[in-house]
Amino acid sequence: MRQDTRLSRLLHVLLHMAETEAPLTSEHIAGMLGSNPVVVRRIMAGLRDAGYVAAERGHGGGWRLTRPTAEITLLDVFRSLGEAELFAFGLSDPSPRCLVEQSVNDTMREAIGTARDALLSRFAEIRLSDIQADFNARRATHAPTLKLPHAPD
Amino acid sequence: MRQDTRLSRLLHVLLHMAETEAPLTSEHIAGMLGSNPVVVRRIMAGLRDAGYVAAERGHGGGWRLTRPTAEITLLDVFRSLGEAELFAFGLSDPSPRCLVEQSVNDTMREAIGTARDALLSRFAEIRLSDIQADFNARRATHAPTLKLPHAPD
DNA sequence: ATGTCATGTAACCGGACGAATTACGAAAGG
DNA sequence: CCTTTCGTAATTCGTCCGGTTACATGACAT
Repeated sequence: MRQDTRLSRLLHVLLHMAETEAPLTSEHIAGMLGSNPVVVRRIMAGLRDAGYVAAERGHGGGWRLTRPTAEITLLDVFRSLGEAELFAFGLSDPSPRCLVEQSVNDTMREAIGTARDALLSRFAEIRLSDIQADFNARRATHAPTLKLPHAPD
Repeated sequence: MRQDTRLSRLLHVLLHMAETEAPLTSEHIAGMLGSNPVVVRRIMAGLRDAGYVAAERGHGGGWRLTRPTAEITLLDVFRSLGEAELFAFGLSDPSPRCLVEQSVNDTMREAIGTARDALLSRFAEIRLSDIQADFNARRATHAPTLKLPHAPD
């Protein structure tokens, strides 16, 4: 599993976790992610330490959300992933002697900082429940014939 | 030289190139970057193909800007670097079967796309000459005692 | 109690990626 | 024609990171 796809994959897992009753084992999650239970535990550790999920051990154990999906934002999940770099590029030397390089840095810092703030505040606005709502709408549209309590004429 | 510092380093090189009369050899640039002339040529190839620099071979050869700094933007340089990924994260599967994952993707696509557009249009606004101007201001402030034609009183 | 299922972590392995290097060719001067 | 410098393909080498192994801890079932 590539590092740069973690956020997206983790959201996927978290939403499935929200949908199911039983806790999900690391084994099971690793299956979904095409990865490995140990790696899953490593990743989930961040979410656990941040208080968004908890694991129970032993028979019938596994991972559960500890909060309603309306109280978890994309920013929360991103942060829990260990504050990975947001951008695929950065400054070479943070405080260079060369005046030319200082100007380059200041210019790039401003541009990157603005973009970073904008993206993170957008992340902060998006709750897992928003994605859930989108998913439910999608399900209603996509598979309306499946297991309907009463078919609408 | 790490890949993610290329943009910043390249800007540095380009500005020095703008400041000097003689063309800069790949050897010389490699020295500035703590890298290797072959690697420099590889990187400069993008700028050359995009028409922002040209190399002359043989004695006294090297790299020159082929346009005034006011006609080169950060976006130009970034693009010439080969359209590297802007963000350090992305979607796992671009078109998944799973409806949950589709919702996750759409949500992230929207957020990333907006951030991407904003950052790239900011890059398009910044010209090398802007950084040069900042640098000149900085030089005037920082080292006012050095090599003044006539000392101000 | 004890066996099994599960997480928790440290330690190690190995593949993949990318920069550095090597090698060789072509062009431009002196 | 020899040196300088770019141009580029091919190869080597280091590093990073996910995968794996190993072992400990805890919880529940019987």
